[in-house]
Amino acid sequence: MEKAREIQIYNTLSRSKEVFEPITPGKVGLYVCGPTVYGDAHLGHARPGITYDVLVRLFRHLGYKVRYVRNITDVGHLENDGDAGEDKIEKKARLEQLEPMEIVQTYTLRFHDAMRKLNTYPPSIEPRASGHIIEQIAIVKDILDKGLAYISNGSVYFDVCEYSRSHNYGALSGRNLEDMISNTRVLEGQDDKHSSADFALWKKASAEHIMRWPSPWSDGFPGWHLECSAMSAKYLGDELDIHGGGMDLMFPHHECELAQNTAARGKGGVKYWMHNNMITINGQKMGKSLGNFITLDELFTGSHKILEQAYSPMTVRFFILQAHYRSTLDFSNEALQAAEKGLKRMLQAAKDVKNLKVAASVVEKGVADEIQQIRENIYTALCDDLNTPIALSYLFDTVRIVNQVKDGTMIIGAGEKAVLESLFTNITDGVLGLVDEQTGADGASVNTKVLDGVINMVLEERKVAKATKDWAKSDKIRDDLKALGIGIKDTKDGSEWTLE
RNA sequence: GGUACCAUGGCCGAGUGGUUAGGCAGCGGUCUGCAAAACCGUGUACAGCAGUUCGAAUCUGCUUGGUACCUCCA
Repeated sequence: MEKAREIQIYNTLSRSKEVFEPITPGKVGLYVCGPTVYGDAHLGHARPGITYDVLVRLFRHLGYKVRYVRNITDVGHLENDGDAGEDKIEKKARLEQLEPMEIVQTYTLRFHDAMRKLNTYPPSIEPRASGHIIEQIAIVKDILDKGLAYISNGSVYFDVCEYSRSHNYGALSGRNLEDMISNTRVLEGQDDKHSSADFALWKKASAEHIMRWPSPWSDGFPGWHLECSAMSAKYLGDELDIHGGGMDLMFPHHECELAQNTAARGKGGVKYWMHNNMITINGQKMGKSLGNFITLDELFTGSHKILEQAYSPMTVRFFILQAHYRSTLDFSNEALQAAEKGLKRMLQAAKDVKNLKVAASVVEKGVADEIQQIRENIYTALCDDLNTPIALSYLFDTVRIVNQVKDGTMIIGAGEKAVLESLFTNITDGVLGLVDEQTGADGASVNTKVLDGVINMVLEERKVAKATKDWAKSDKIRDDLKALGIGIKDTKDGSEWTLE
């Protein structure tokens, strides 16, 4: 475990980087908005999944105890904000003639599967909105008691205008309430609201609405924004360290959450708001509503017409980490292919570092200093608002060093080797979560012991062929192994093989 | 229309008022039976115009182009 370091985080609330100071020393409470489970996870979902995973890994590596809460939205998320807006999950259930909770279960499991493939840690707690109706009703009551909400035709709405008298609605998203009201598009069936800026805390269910719960106001269901206020408070307390999510959730979702927290508890409840940027495709946001998304499954199998090939989960992870989380990242086959090759080189070095030969005698001072400096640069980059692209660029410096030592053009001692090894173990694998998928967390069951023995036998045959300059035989062995997905590289010290 | 943000070499993508980001591709070389890999060398990039400055791709203004949010979205 690395010693504690100062970590800077860009806080959307202040629009600047701030030094992270935990509310409770040594502990981090992190809440991240999870998916609404009415469809397959797409490349866009991988961004927050991986970004906050790296954040969690970094905090843990630096000695913090992290409670990572990421919810599953399984109720309350409507197609639009009008009274006639249909619940996304109910709609999907109707289309597929299934129970809403069958939809929820199906896509929750598929989401888990995709996140596992991307080598993300599961959250410490993964609460569902439908399991926290009581908590949500309690918050509605609280806000009503404070006079910051009103009941209208069985539904309860947050009174944004009243709230704005004493608080700044728009503090997080940087919006101005008057602009919002005058510029809001007119939606159908908003007659129950006093103002277009108001948002639902509780909605009365129409006769055909399946997902409904009793409440003091009507049989109905909670508003979308309410679940995060309820679940973050329940599991992380009235005040939590970090709340993360996609930039597209900043408004209205997080703005409303902030307003709800403030109205109910008298404080915003979140110290640092983090927002990851979007992944774009041809310069445009990738999203369900735009229909231009690629699901993670399609990406992993190559089954989408714009994909030139399949891309492994690790390639996707590396691709995402090569850009800063607050920048947009544009998808292209070329960029993914570049990522695939870069990752391969890095992971090969991660393997090779373990077998480097070290010099017993004194090593040039410069080399040791250089390695120490690279190490320092990597930590500095990661602690500077999670600058993974910079960390990766320094990691590639270590890759070059490993290869030079392997080639014999550089000499290091045992101390230097230990530092290099620790960087690959703790940073490449530990914090960035980049692992060789054959042996990695994915658990692909390759019986390496048996395979190793068999291939070495074959390679011994080839060695004999090479020694007698029987190139035809030696090349045939190499070609046949390649056809089986085993690559051969000849080096000075013999042949190496890898599973491709 | 309102509010933000962005524009970097063939592609992706960092970054800073003056010194090499990095990855991928390309080119030249080393190594090698060949191949692969690796290593070495190699790019005078920062949308345009004007200004501030000893010096700007980095600051300011304008112009152009693009994106996001204001409906649901990671």
